[in-house]
Amino acid sequence: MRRPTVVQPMEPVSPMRWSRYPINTMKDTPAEAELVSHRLMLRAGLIRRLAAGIYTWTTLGLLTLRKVEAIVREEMDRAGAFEVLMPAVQPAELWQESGRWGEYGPELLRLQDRHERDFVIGPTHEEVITDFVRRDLQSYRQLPVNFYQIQTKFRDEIRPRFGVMRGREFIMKDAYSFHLDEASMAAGYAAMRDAYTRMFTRMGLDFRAVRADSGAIGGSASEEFQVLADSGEDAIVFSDGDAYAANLEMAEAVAPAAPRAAPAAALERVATPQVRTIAALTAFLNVPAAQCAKTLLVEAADGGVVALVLRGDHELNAVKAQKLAAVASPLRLASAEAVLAASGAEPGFVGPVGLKCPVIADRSAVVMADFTCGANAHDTHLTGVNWGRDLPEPQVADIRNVVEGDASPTGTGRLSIMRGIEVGHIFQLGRKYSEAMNCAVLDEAGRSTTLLMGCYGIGVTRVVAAAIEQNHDDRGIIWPEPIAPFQVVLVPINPAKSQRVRETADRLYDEFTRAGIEVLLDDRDARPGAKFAVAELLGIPHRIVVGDRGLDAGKLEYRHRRATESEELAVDDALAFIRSRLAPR
RNA sequence: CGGGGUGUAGCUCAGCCUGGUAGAGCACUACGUUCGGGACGUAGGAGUCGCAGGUUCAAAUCCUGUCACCCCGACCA
Repeated sequence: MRRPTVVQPMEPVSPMRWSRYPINTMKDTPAEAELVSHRLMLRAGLIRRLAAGIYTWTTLGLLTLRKVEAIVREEMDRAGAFEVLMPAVQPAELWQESGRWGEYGPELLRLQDRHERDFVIGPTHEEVITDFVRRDLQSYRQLPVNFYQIQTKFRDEIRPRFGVMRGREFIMKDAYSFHLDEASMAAGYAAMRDAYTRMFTRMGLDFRAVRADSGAIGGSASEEFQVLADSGEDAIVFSDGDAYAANLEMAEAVAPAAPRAAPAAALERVATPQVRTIAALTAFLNVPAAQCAKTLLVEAADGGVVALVLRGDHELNAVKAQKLAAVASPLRLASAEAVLAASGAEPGFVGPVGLKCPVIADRSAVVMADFTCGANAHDTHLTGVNWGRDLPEPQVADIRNVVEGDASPTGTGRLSIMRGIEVGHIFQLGRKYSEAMNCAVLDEAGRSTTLLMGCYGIGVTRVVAAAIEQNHDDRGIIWPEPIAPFQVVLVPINPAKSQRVRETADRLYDEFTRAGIEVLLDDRDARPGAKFAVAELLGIPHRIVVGDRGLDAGKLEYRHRRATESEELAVDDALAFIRSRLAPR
């Protein structure tokens, strides 16, 4: 028996016979891939890299990508949003009008046309949609309205990495809603929150909605949808006492319950040669880090410097710090020269005592008593320092990252920290863009009213990577069924040798296909082990093996991708059996 | 952008130190043997050694420059 010969072009072929389907898997992992999802996407042949952060989606990869898109589209439509498709290339004028031409920075890919007119490749579409709406909507009667698109974006990331997880070119679903008043904006936001919850639930992902910083996009209320995965780039914070969940950037660190103790020690100067870090200090003086003050000098909004004081075992939260009026945004550490000028010492020996600049202490730092800190002199620290006695009471703010075990800001429970992958982000934007771009309609009373906006993003390509990050084992991908490229893989054993096997597999394939089940028939003349290994790499949820061994008893073998054992089923029951195992769609 | 590293066949890499015929495994093609967990044999196709300059009788190898990519830190769907 020969291998399946190449089918002539005129001959109708069924698209899902493996021998005719473009699947290209790899045994070796390309050296560039660090993250599991990136490795598996390359090995399974879902994506191929063209340049840094720029990928081709293969036929196989597209099957999953399109399924994710379809779920997103269905839920957006269900929520009453209307699909549009905006240009990827946008004129600079719109960005100048909104002010972001100057604000956005190098992440915005700018280009010129032949007439030397400036354009950008859209990293997001607030400007374009606002322009569209201000031209097309004239009456409050047309509100509220929500437009969305599923489209390719480009962000010239500082460091693209992890394959499609943090690519420069990526597919995003972005939606923008327009409202006459706050209540309507809040309702539109809530509707999107529900839609997102439905989508990610349908996709079979373990995710959480968490409070977030609204960052560069601007606006007020904002939540991120985070897929839980140890490899996630974001730290997310949960309370064990209630539903509180927030991005670490946003999670409030509450003031300690216990008041500051009365001073018990005298202020002393101690020589601490070469002791520049909290770790070195705790070792050298044998004091706990929580008893030390960490003083960071950062650039001030007025051009000078500001001292930020934290407990030695805590970390500065840059997002919180740069929101303080006195602190320059974005946050930058003061230069070594500026540190010397303000403190009289080099970094490592700075402390809040006698500093010639404003001092802002964290809520946890201000309740310390008898603490240790830099003396603002070379190779010297102070011990037994007390606020109020040895230095003025500082301004107090929440400027640190919460840590595991902190009290929840809601007052109930303790905080724990997990890792997440941000796959969605929803914002109430308010009038940031509509005001800058004069997007208004006439209200009931005939008054011109600037619209309120919400915007809602989903990283469609990132969702695929996140799903793999959360669903894999050492053999490969384990797709959640709703986004699997195929629901079923049919594996005939030695079909070239057994006509019975071949015919049974063909018949099941036709039967399943007619029933609307997405089935891939592995009709290659490969060894069984190779077929199993590749099917597992691809992560197809349901596998049916057709072999002479089973057919002698009229049986097939079924195995779910997550199962470790196969089960038998009668050939004649195959369709009914598979239907019973498929998730309702 | 700062720090570290890598560019040799589609993929993983050896060769470079010590200059002299460009290699292995996987993948691919043909044939044969094999056939329930990524088989084996034989034969074959496939590489401007990232690019440019220099040194040299001779450069994948040494030197200079340049580009690309990867990893670690500040941004985001």
